[in-house]
Amino acid sequence: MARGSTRPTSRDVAQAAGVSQAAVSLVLGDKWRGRVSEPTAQRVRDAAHRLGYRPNLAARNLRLGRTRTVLLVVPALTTEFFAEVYTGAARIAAEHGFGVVLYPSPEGVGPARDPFASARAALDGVIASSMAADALTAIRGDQLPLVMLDSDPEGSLGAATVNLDITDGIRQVTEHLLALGHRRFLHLAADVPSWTFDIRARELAARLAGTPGTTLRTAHAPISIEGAQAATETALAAPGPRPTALVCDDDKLAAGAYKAARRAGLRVPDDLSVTGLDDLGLATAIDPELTTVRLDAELFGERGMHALLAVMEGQTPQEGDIPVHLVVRGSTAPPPQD
Amino acid sequence: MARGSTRPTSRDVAQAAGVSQAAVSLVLGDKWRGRVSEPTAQRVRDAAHRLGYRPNLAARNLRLGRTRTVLLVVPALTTEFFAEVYTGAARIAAEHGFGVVLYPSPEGVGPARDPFASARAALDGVIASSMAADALTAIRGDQLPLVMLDSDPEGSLGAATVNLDITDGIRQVTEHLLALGHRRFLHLAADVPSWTFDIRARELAARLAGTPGTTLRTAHAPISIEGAQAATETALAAPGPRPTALVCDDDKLAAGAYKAARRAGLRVPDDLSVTGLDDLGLATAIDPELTTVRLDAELFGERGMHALLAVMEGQTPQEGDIPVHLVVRGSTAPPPQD
DNA sequence: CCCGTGAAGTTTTACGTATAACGTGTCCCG
DNA sequence: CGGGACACGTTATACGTAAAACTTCACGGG
Repeated sequence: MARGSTRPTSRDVAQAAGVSQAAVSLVLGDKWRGRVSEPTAQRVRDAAHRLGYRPNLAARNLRLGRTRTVLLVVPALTTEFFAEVYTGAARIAAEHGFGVVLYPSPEGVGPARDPFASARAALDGVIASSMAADALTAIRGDQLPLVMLDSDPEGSLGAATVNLDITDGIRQVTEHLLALGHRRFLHLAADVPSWTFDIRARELAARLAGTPGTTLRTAHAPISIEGAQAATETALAAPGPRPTALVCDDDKLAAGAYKAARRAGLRVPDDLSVTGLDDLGLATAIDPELTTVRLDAELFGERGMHALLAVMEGQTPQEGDIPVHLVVRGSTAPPPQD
Repeated sequence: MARGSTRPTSRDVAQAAGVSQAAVSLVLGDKWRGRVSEPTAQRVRDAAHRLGYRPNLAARNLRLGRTRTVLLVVPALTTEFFAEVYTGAARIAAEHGFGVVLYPSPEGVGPARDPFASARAALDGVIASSMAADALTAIRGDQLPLVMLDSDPEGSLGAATVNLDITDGIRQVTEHLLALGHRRFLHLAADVPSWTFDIRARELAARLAGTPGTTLRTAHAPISIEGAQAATETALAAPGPRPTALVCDDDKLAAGAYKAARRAGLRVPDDLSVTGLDDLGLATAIDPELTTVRLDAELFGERGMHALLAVMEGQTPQEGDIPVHLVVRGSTAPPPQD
């Protein structure tokens, strides 16, 4: 307890153990194979424990020139999806002695010019969702190792990418609905400028274009229950034959669509089949339970972290999209007979 | 661009501007009132900008002995509630030049003994939810300024607390249901050892004990839709007169209860009134929309951060619980006539 | 007997920053 | 005309750690 209230330093430990500060560093850093005798090492460990010594991270980071800390930039935490991504990334990071700091949606937090003013920790690398791509330029300027999640492989300027196989997910949804007999589709699209949403529209359109006798209309909505409800209501009120299958970009949109359908006097799935994408907890909370595409968010985070570790080592990360799979529940059924 | 690939330091900037490193520090630190001439200051700023200089946080933290970074410990991010708490805390923090680092649920992340191994950043203070109280002892050992969220004012060992007025929330729920005519209550309690859940049970029991002719039963469930569904199903299948009002500790529990009611052939709210607590997005996604208690999570985070700032200044934080209010939606109605 | 070798440490240095302490020159006032 | 006072800087130092470079001693082989 050297003096006063300041935390003990390695020098205090050294003094208490009767050795030099260097010896403390060696012992506690586990670098003492043939440098320090076992009894002395034990004395050091005892003293450190007795004083409640905790190394000063700032000093260590300064000395080592790295922080073993990585930033995860996500669009927002209003969905559990990115919470799971975090969990997966943090697990892998911890296995490699790294920590993960979360940087959620910049809306209203910190000065817009420098989104990292609030992420004060110095960083060794960044994992960023493409849905928060506006922060990307600032990161590139820092020359930090970067991995993008769900980003256009062409457009990410050489940064490594880890993607979910959303294209295949939409294909599975479409096949499922076509097999049930649906022909008139409505796509409820997220009103968010992001590659990961663009490919949904692209794949759905491509698949239906290859199937004669099908029609596809599109409605756009912000990712919120109210927004989705409003957009679906106007889309369903449009003239012409009513769609029988509603493909939503996201589970939350589907939840809003349920409400619109109910208000329009339509029953899910008898009058209208609805599909989502994500498989959040929400999917089984609503009635009927939602047919959706399960994304393994935790694995997504793990793969993202693995990729970043590879980039930081100067290696090339593993290739290949993460598979997804359709979960059929009660919100899809054959279309009503006209 | 001193040499190679290392980031420019303040010394590089000094050299480029033709001044000493100290001058750079003064100018960039805005401490140069009468110490450096305006033209020189401008030269320094230009050089810094030209080289893309960014101060080394580790060195600054070491020098200043503080990090302007605060930790927010939350039980998990599987609910948007704590995401909003974060948003509020981060806003206030940013206004005071602080950053907030999130530390979600330790489940499976990092060694259990030291929950902060993965929060590598050095910290100036901690805001912790009582739902993650197991981490509390480790924090106290570090002598860090600490603010507890929703914690027993008696039992938090002198740490400052910021609480939502849950007691009043439960009172409002109970009054509402009593006014509708309900007499047989079932309490679906979260199976989580935390003061914030204890007081729900306490207040509900106290209020009903003061009202003759009422009965109260209790079921416990983990906070998940499946868990709540299972617990509610067994509780509803119990012998004796069926409860007409189901008070849930949490919106997610209510969503599970909906499913149990439906499976038991009961309609909400005609046969069974259900209430929640939180007012998450989930509350309006389910049908009928949930009568619940709205908690202002963002304000909660703001107040938590304000309290922590006060504690760090050695002051006493503002007293007083945060008000909450009942939101009446479609899940409550008068009890069925026997 | 002498030198090499290995164990068991210690001394020293550097990381990049903020700031206290210390020069300069110039001007103004008594 | 001498010496503060002020403007404009610079030099030096400390923060706590990790690790390279150095010291000391004992021992064993040729």
